[in-house]
Amino acid sequence: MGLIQASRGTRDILPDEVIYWQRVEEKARDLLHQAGYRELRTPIFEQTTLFERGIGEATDVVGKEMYTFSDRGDRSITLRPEGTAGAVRAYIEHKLHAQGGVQRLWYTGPMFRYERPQAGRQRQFHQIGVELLGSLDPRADAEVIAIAATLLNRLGIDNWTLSLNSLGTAADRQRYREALVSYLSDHQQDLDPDSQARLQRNPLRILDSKDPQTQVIAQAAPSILDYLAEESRQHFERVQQLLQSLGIPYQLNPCLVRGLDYYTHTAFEFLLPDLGSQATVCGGGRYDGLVAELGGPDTSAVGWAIGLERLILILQRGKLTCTSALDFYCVSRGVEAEAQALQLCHALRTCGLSVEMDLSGSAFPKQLKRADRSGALACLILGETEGRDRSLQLKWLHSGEQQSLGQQEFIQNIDQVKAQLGAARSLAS
RNA sequence: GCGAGCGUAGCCAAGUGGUUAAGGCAGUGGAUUGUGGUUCCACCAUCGGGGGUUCGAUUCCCCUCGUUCGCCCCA
Repeated sequence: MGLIQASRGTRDILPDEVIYWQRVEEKARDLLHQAGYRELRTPIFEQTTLFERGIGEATDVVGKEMYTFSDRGDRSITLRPEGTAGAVRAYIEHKLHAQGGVQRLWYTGPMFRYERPQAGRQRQFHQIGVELLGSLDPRADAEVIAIAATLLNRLGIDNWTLSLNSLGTAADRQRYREALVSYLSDHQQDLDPDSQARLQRNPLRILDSKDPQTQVIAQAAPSILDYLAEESRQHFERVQQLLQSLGIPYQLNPCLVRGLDYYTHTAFEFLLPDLGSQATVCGGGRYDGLVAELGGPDTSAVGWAIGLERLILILQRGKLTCTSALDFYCVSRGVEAEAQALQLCHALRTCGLSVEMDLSGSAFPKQLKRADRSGALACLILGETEGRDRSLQLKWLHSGEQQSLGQQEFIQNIDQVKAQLGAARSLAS
């Protein structure tokens, strides 16, 4: 194509789809507000070192997926691949911890990872995330998980599954890692090539390999849950009890490993069927070391991020229809009437009503047809006669009933009209 | 980054190495120069882009771009 297209892995979200995005954003905003979370907006790019230190140099995200470039001042800049590092940076930079107690934050916006695009995976993708900073309490883990579950439910998605694991502390993981490497080394020749390569570099990742034979070996591997120190074990037990008390079903998955280094203790994923390889719609966990790692005070935290593209893919399959009908569609013909129509539309908007004005100047049958297709509840008709005596025809598009009114009278009795609109709207839905 | 499939109008979609590339939906104009949702008529594509093979390619080959599926990884 000679035409310029959107870059690979990016896409336009057109008005028909934006309805779904707005629905999700609205539900999320309401719910997070109810739970005491406050929105945080951080820059879309950050210094590269933030992600290198925060996410971990050895991770795939940092190693091969970042959009990194030098700006004109020779600073190394990276388009954020996830939201937590920036949120924590802001938390530290603005000393939000000094406000005492717990900070509940949420964010939404685009993230960037240089990957091979697939359905549900873009290079520019969007997340909504929450971060609960300043609490080690297992109730914090349960709270954020419950919020994610509630959000999915409120969006009409109830076929999710929650996969849960504990990664313990760094010390727990170190002990486990040694045991795991020892076990896997005995089966080295039976592992798939990818997993063999990861044996020293990132053995935990071998656990969630999709290779059938490797999976068999992984099933029989020692479980991290048996390597948790007493405190870690108690924390995880408590989280599970709390989830049960909230009636949130989950499945323990000792093979669940998250791809970012900062996770500790609780790790979880919400999975949706029918998303193919991109089944994870929400991932998160506890990250007790990250704030200190980035130079802040020792602070416990837990959070998650939802992938909006994946979520909306499912919502669209469910054929949820969101309609926001216009109140009026205004058609007019003739110089006088056309000018008056413009004024009338303006006045109606001032009254809080929604109006779309036909600009075509074409014959009334055409304009009426467009009025019908616009989905408006009523049509305002101003022809040459109405232009002369400053009147209008108010036509209800469902019933076809039509009345003649003075323009002044119409605006002055707008409350009556609003009541009629309300009635028409409930009839239409 | 690796492997495989696909790419005909805004959308869905038939089709062929050879004079005018089906059809449907949507859109635009008209039948209907002051009244919509029905109906009828008309219009609406050089077959993703570039190169090659050929007398001739939308059809065959190569490259490229995009997309889909799997791997990797993740939301």
